[in-house]
Amino acid sequence: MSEKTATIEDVAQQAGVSIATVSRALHKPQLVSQSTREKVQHAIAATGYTANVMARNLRLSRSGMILLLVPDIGNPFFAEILSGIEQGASRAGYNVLIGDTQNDPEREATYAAYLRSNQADAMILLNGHLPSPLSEAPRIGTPPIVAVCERIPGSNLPTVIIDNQQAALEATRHLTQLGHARIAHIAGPAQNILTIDRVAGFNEAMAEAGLRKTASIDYSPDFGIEAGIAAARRLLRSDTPPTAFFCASDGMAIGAIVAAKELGLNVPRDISVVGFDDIHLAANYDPPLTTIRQPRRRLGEQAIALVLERLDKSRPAPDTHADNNPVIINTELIIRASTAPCTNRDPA
Amino acid sequence: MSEKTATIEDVAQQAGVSIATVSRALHKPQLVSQSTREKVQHAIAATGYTANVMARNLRLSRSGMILLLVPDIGNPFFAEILSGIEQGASRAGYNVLIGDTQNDPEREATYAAYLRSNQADAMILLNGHLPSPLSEAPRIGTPPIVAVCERIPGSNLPTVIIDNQQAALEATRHLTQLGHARIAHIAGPAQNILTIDRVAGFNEAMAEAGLRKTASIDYSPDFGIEAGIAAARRLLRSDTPPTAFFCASDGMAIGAIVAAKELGLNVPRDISVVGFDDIHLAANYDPPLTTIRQPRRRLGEQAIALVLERLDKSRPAPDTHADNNPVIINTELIIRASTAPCTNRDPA
DNA sequence: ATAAAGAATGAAAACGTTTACACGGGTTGA
DNA sequence: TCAACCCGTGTAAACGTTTTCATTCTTTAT
Repeated sequence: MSEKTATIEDVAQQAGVSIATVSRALHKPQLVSQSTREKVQHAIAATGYTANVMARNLRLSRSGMILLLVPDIGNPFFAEILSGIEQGASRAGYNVLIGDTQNDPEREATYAAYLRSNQADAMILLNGHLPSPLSEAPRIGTPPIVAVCERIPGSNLPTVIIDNQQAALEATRHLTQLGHARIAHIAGPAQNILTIDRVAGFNEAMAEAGLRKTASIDYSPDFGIEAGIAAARRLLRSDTPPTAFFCASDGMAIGAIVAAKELGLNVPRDISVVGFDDIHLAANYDPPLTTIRQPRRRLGEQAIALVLERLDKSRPAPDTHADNNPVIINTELIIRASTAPCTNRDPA
Repeated sequence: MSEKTATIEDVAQQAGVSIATVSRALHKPQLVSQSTREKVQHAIAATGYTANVMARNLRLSRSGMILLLVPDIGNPFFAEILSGIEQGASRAGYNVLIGDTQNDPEREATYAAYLRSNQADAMILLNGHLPSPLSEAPRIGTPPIVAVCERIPGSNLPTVIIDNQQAALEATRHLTQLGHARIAHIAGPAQNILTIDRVAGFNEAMAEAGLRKTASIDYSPDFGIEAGIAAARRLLRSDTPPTAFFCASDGMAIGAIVAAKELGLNVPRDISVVGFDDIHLAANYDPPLTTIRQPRRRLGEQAIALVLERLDKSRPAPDTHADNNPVIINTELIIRASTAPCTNRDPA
């Protein structure tokens, strides 16, 4: 129909009213009379008008965009969290811009600048640390920032996480209750907060069962399959190899099983393996993985809820759920076929 | 420092020049004298100025955003494609907005509206079909739209894909060369374009080997693990079960293996399985999967390249690589341990 | 010495909205 | 009858940029 896309002015002209009236008809319908409202509707239909979101946002000085910092979008673990976030956001009229940082501080800084340049109204951190340019100026009046999955100690950010220590405790306890004594924890990067919490839970369970002496912990550079393979190889080479692994991710558990099979071991007969996360594949691996289920979608939903709460200017900003008092989502131990009672009584 | 974030006006005042000069100093440095350029630099540093991207985009009537429609962001297959796209886009100063459509036409329409409302400068379709509101008005002057992975017949969109038929041909030929005769193709949804092309390649290879009679095809509602399990169960229940599966995805291949193991069959001794995609896990499944590798990152890179080419107003818009003459990315047959020579000579 | 050209800058318009304010006309209450 | 009020609408100012055009000053060529 039109050469250029129609603007509010075209609609106004077509309807024989002012642009102010058109705007009001769209956003404050109760302020405009029934008859003009209809005229505007028709004019909009006739011109095929779609509001220019950029102009609107400029005027309102908002962007309608929520920035999501993820360390690696390729990790399927994040997908469902994203999905939960995206759903909540779009219901509230926000878009989600995903920033894949690859743990590169420079990329993090680039994205963090979006907050300053009004390209994003809020930020959700899935990557476990504040981009460095922000760490200095966490002032009041800054756009909302929320941390998910990994709490950021000292940041005072609203946070939603699972209780990693408790989950690790339950996972390990499952193994001790099956009679395992020599249990190894295949852990993530040593300085990672998830690692620290899960190691604590592991240690707690081992202490509880009086097994401090036969516990071992092996740290890895990341949570991937290859890391799990390498760790398991190291551990199984020992004189007194473990009879069970508690792995910090399902990927690592899969790696551990690969390594065990390499050595001709049968899982779970010769060695039990517990994973973490309950990724989609866990139920269909061979053997199906005993693991800790993280309600990922719920994590995302809670995170976006905290953001929206803080974005809503009408309400007084709640100042709760800081990292020392986070929203905690419950996990669940899913028992499948990768764990079994310990048969290998200590030969010593 | 400042109450509100600094604007270009603050910088101008601080530097004792006009806002025009500040803008020029930033974007056309050769037009402004050395001395003022420095004054502006200092003023920017002093005020902590960051340009308001929305205002800039409004003035330039662009959004700096490239919209990506994916059917399901949870599918790890897409992740690396996204990553390739994102990288190329950000190098050219564009952001990537991911629209997870879940194959919901309504969501597709919502996102497609972004093009009209200037919220996105271009669109990349990973979901295999044009959002309905666009199918009617594919006029000249419309923002660039590019299809990846799934060509959209008749759309005349620039397209980058793999040669699905050729890839399926090679995969199937691998099986016939191993001596398999009763080969079943576990295919995706019947109307899906990928399915159609791969089925064609499968049929071609079977015909080539004179095996039309012992070929069978089983369609599924999607490409997931569960679909693979169900299909394999159906096929293995036959009086003359296949000795090999060619699956339309690695997920389905995993499902097929799960089903085979259920029946006490050994892969590859009793039955060979070929997958498609070479997802990360393929190499670490038990057994490691023989599969078709799709260079996913390259697909993404090519797609964004086509987009940027068309976004560059300085060049005459190339009108090539339409869906009937697409950019084709080469695949590769990766032979691992899920396939072996056929031992089960036809008892008939 | 003067015209022409060039270099550096500023004033102001434009991008497409939303909204504070002003205004006119109709209703209400005294 | 007149003041007070409300309802519906229009005018114009913002939001923060980029860029055209005009202006001033300097340089160069004749």
